[in-house]
Amino acid sequence: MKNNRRTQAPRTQAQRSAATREALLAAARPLFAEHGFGKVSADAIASAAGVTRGAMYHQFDDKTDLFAAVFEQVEAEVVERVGAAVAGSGEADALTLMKRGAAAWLDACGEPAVHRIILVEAPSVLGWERWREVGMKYGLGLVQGMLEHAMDSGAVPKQPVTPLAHVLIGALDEAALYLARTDGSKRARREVDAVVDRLVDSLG
Amino acid sequence: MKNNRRTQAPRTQAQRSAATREALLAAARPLFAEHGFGKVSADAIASAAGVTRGAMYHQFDDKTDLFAAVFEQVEAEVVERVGAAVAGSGEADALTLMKRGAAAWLDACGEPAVHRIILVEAPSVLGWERWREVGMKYGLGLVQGMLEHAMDSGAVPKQPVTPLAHVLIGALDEAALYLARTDGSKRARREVDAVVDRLVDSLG
DNA sequence: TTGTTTTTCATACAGACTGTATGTATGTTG
DNA sequence: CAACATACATACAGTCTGTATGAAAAACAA
Repeated sequence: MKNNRRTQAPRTQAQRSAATREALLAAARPLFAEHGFGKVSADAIASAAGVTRGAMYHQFDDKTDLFAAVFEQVEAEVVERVGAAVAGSGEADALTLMKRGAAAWLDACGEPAVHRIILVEAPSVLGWERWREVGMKYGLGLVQGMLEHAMDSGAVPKQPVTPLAHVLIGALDEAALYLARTDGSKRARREVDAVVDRLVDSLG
Repeated sequence: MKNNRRTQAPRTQAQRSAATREALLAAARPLFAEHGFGKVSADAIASAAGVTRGAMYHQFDDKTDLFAAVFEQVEAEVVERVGAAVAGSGEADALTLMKRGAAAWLDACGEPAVHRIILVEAPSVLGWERWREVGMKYGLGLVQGMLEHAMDSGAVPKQPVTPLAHVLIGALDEAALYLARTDGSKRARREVDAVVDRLVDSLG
């Protein structure tokens, strides 16, 4: 037997890197979500991931860079979930699709990892500009796409999409935070759904 | 002459405290607005204010407490400005008043001190909960009041005010940040105004 | 294989920052 | 003026971030 000294199976560099990156992301995510960026030390993250700060600073430029990676991961997940909810909900007119998307977004934001990281921490840690830049690739892009589709199909009158998308996103973001605060109240959820549905309808 | 040794006129304790508090607030505000809470050291603030960290930690519990004071100051100023704009704009129906309030809010957010401190930093530094708690005393309270008035006067159908107020505030906040980014573009401002006006109209 | 280079990670360290403890000066009160 | 309270400055301890240096592991070459 050639490998009796090593209990660990040999791994490729890419596997090693991927493993520690994932461990760091997985460890950082709940910590950031619960305590916020400023109150989580690099050491706490590395420890939780079972590595040292050395490994972390090798994989990421700095703490902010690690946060950015977590942020993108969460964004990608959410847009995936929302996209799936919209796509898998059968045929419907543009406005109905938007309502379903909004509801899926509110669902996703139930998780603290989502609303705290995406909506509260990220703008301050990365700066609003970079925040929206990334958001454009994900959620904001999705909304803008649906709006354009709605305008093409005539469900919504033609108008500048970007400002409208921003205002809509803002409304949805705040709605999500409001719901996160009421912590699962059925009534609050119904009320918010009603407000959001009326808002979407008003676009037509 | 009894006071020839002292060039400084004697001041009461209250005056001394008030002076250093104001100096600290005035110094901290632009620093927070430009660099964000995390990147401004207590020493930088104290130096800019012409005092030492000792004085600062005597007047405020910690850096967060100082930020909270700045935040409240800015909030109070903004609500004052928006309130004045609405009150001093002559008689009008409820929806028109709301549109004027929204426009005044967008104006106020032109200043970085306003949008950066109130909209970007505060939620992360103070936590969303405390942020909204203070906001309720100021801007959010104003909106809620206007909504209630609009419902009483029949301009808006009766419905739960709190969630609606949150959604509206969210839309206005994001609109303000969007505008802050476009940095004074007349066209962007017109487009946002149009979106916001349509949004308010859709309430009726 | 063996030697060499590159990548991954750990440890040691320097600088910065926060909050506190302690001492001093300045008002306030009896 | 004596006794005290308040306002502030300085010194210090602990924590944190980011970097520099060295070791282990993998990739590569001969």
